[in-house]
Amino acid sequence: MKTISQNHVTMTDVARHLGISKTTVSHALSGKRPINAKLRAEILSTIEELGFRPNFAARIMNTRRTGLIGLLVENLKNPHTTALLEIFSKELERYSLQTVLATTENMDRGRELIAKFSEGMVDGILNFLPGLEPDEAKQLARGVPCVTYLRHAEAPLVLDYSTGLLNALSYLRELGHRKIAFVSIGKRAGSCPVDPCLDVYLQWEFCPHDPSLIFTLHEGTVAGGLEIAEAVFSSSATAVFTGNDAVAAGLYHWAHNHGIRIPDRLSIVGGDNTEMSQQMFPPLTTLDLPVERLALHTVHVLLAAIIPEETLPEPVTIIPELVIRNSTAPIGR
Amino acid sequence: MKTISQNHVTMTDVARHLGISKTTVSHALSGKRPINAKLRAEILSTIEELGFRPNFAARIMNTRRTGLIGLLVENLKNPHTTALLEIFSKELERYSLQTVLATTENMDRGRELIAKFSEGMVDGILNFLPGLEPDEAKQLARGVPCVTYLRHAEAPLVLDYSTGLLNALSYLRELGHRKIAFVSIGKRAGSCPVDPCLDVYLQWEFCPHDPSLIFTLHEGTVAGGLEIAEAVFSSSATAVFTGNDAVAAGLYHWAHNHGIRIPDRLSIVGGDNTEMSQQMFPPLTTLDLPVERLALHTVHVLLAAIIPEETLPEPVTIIPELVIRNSTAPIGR
DNA sequence: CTGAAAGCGCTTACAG
DNA sequence: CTGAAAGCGCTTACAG
Repeated sequence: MKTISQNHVTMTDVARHLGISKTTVSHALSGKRPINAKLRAEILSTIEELGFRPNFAARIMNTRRTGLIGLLVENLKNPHTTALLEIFSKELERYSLQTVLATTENMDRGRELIAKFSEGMVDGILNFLPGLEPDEAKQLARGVPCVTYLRHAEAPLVLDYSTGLLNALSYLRELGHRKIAFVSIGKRAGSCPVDPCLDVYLQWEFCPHDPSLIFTLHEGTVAGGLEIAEAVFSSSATAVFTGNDAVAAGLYHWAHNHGIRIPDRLSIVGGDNTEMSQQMFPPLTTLDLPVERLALHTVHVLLAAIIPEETLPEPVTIIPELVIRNSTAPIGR
Repeated sequence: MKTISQNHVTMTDVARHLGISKTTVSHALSGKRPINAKLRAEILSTIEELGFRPNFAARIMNTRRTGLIGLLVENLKNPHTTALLEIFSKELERYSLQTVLATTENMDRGRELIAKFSEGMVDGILNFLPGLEPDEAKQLARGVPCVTYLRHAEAPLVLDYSTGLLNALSYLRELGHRKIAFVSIGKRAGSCPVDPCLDVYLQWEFCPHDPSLIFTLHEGTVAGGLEIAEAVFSSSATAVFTGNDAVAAGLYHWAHNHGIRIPDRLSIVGGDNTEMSQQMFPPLTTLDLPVERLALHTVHVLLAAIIPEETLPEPVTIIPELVIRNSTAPIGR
């Protein structure tokens, strides 16, 4: 009598139980060739009876498809990231694909993870690591389709933040503002990368070119906004572009604490139209980042590389739209 | 001449290249038995040279370990969920485990996903679906370790929200409040489940027992808070327990819009000490949910079932602590 | 310290 | 419509 360590029921057990071949059992399950209806029913009920479950490892060994997509992100602290993640996950689920999530702030670990993913663990890779270039990511992926967010070469997704920023600045100017401050977020905080934004500001035809109106922040967080709030409010600025909503929230917080009403002394423009921007008081004028469009385009570029029937989306340029709410007002209101 | 569709380099290729057995190559890689140092070096350099990568499918087929943990959540809209997710992911990464994320709001799909996970795709499952009971989840997992958040039987993690709530209510009473309103969140919004909280409130020895002080909400969101704000502010309440921070934010918003300063007419207590609670003005008095402790306990219960050396954590009861900030004040201040 | 060979549990040409 | 058998690329007793 054998000791049975694991009660694995295999396809062979099912076949033997019915006195048929496992070829037939396999085909009954996959539907890849016609099976006598009655036999098929018997197979299905035997599977039920014996509690057979097809083995993942054996299946992927043959099909070379795991139904898994690797997702590489720095962390989940940024609401933009989790919003993207949710949309991906939902969209991939429509294709019966699951997401393998890896978080790392270490680029070398990021490289290792791509290598690990591409040993056959996943069918495709989505790279969100800002420190890992598309070319290198692709090379590490060794033939496994790999798409880098906002920087992939196929059907490029261009986020033209600059034009959005210019629109915001023009709007402030139309309201009469001439002293428009700018918050430069050094470490790229969700929306505005490294800082091309600052260049756009500096090259704007009406740029005040006053160094005391430029505020630099390492992290685009509420705490960051609080840090510079006093300086911003005591500067000569009548309006400010904050780079993102969290920084704007920091300014709000400081203002409320000091009995300053927005936009009385300062008009404020946020940067990514996060959910919080509507909850703030007054509701924040900000640039809208269409997260869903961004996410769907990216995931479909990947899907096109994985699923033969899927077609590559059209290349697209997205200009963040200015959402005017109540944190901005004509000067001297 | 053969057409090579995939340039798969296998362990056999490496062995043949050196005229040795793949047994040795395998052991050189796994370290499971001593290899001549010089030979080992040659193997490693040949692997490098040929670009060999061990095949995931073949490995897990033998070892029956995938290094993957299945994670089942409803969605990623709740900051509590994403905070948990991030801590899990970080902790599992320490054990070289990756997370397979599945989001579904459909319980039947949730059941299917557990079944799919347990076909050998993952080494363990974390269930966060409120609609899927631990017993059923475990049964579906068929021997694959499966831990259900806040409801697992091994080393139970008890979140005693009731005591936290009582502490909050007592604190308000000490401030002199007698008319304390209560927001009951029907659909369980992140923190306060189905609504045992309402029972706690109703059974509190100083409960005002005034139906006009109980407000019911389907969703514990900012919008929900806004919905009931007018009613809350025009009730006889001098203080309110909102169930969660988002609802409190809704009340804030309405108050600001109507020129009402908090806590002048109404003291407000939130419910989960989310990041936003500190950003609000005035900073919100709330109950703290120690997300990291909750997450680590849960993940270690799972790890104990997967890794023989890991020990089960001690059972623990967590009482959310009252964090007193500036949204509460003595009555008649 | 090393190797030959069985085996993991499926899928899929090939043959009928 | 069905089956016998090869093979996916490793790991791991077993033997030396």
